[in-house]
Amino acid sequence: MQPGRPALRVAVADDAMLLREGIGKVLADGGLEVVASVSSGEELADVVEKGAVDVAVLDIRMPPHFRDEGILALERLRESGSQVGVLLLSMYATPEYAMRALAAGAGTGYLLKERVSEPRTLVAAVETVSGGGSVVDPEVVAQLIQRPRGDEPLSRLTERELSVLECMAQGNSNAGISRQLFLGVKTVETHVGNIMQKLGLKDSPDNHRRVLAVLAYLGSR
Amino acid sequence: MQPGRPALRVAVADDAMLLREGIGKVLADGGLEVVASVSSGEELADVVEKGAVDVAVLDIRMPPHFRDEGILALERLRESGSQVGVLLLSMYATPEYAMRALAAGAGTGYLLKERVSEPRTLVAAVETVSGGGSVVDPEVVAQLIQRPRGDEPLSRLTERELSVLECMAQGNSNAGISRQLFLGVKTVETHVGNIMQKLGLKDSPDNHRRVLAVLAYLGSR
DNA sequence: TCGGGCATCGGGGCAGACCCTGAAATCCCG
DNA sequence: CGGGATTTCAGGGTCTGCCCCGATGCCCGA
Repeated sequence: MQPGRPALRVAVADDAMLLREGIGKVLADGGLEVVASVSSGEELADVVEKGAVDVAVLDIRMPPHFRDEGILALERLRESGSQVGVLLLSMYATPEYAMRALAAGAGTGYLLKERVSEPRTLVAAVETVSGGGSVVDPEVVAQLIQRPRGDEPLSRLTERELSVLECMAQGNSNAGISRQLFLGVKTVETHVGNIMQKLGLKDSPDNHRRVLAVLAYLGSR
Repeated sequence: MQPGRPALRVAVADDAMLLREGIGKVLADGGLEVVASVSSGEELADVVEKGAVDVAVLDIRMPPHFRDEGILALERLRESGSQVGVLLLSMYATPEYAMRALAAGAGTGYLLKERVSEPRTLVAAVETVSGGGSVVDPEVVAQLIQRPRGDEPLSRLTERELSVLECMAQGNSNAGISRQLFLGVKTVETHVGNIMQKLGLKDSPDNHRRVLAVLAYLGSR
């Protein structure tokens, strides 16, 4: 907090009371002014509309659907022309959400709650987005870089590849899939390899790519 | 807070900074005195040992293993004869943990973080356990009552096996799981084998059992 | 005390998954 | 016609997952 500058006015939205209080305390201790502390994106939009807010700190999952209410609130703010800085806080590193947040324009941030281990991190992020800058958690950045750009990953698969993936997702082995689809095992292997590639699943000693492919399929339905 | 009574002295342990700050703030606002705010069960045990603590508020999953460190800290306190009230806070409704908490004796509570929606709830819980009473989240109580013993295939799994299965379901390889849970790869293989057996997943050339295990896990949630 | 359950881990072996390389056929579009 | 996309499949090689066998240690209840 530079001497002589008015404190940034922050509105906090998180349906979890303990987190909301913790965020509020950390910001207040860091010299910011918490002008509102609410539990839904809609309430936050009301507060911002009334003016007197410089930055909004939003949880992503909130009522009513506990899905992407924070992102929606951000998108609506931008559609209505609001220039307030927006910092999104999430429990999980979700590249899709990070992309949506960044796509909403300048003055936007996306951090993981569990990785905000120092009060200074949160305060600095709020200050950055209030000045029109962007803040993204480094782990999320790494995932964004690894992940091929584009539409829904599954949309890149051919019909045959989708059929094979569906069989995988039912717990079939390659041999089982070959019998079900009247193919050779070698053919199944080729399709599986193409699926992995198109889904952007890089080989790593830490992950089990077949399971990840299945999870991608299940997650898209 | 009754007039004339000294404020209850509370120690808070949670590795997530925002939560730790939120819990501390809510307790302080409720008239309690937060005498310590730490990030591990071990640090909390040290504080309690030095005396001057009436109630400990503990997260369940903390370093070093992010498993049941809060429960372990409670159990160790009781073994060493400590009578401090202990309130456990968890992200998940885990009946096993609630059972262990209750089994540790009087002056113990188990609440879900996300369902502590009013400051008064947390303050009252702290006051209850400090007086030797018990507090359990009603949803957890309902699960304890409803829960069929041994029906659900996943209920046959030990806590460790469930941890491993959870990691599998996130797409981790055995090597990745070994790193996450600080185990040897051989240990992970053993657990995976036990999981397959307990879930009744027979080997067959047609199916991919690891994927089936993951599907069983996802289907039960 | 003993046995069972649980957790941990090692050596060794086998099979499937994955991948590289290569090939062929069909269809569609510029 | 030529090239790209899609589909199909083979040979060969590597690595991980799975499993068998073995072992140790701790805790708890009979």
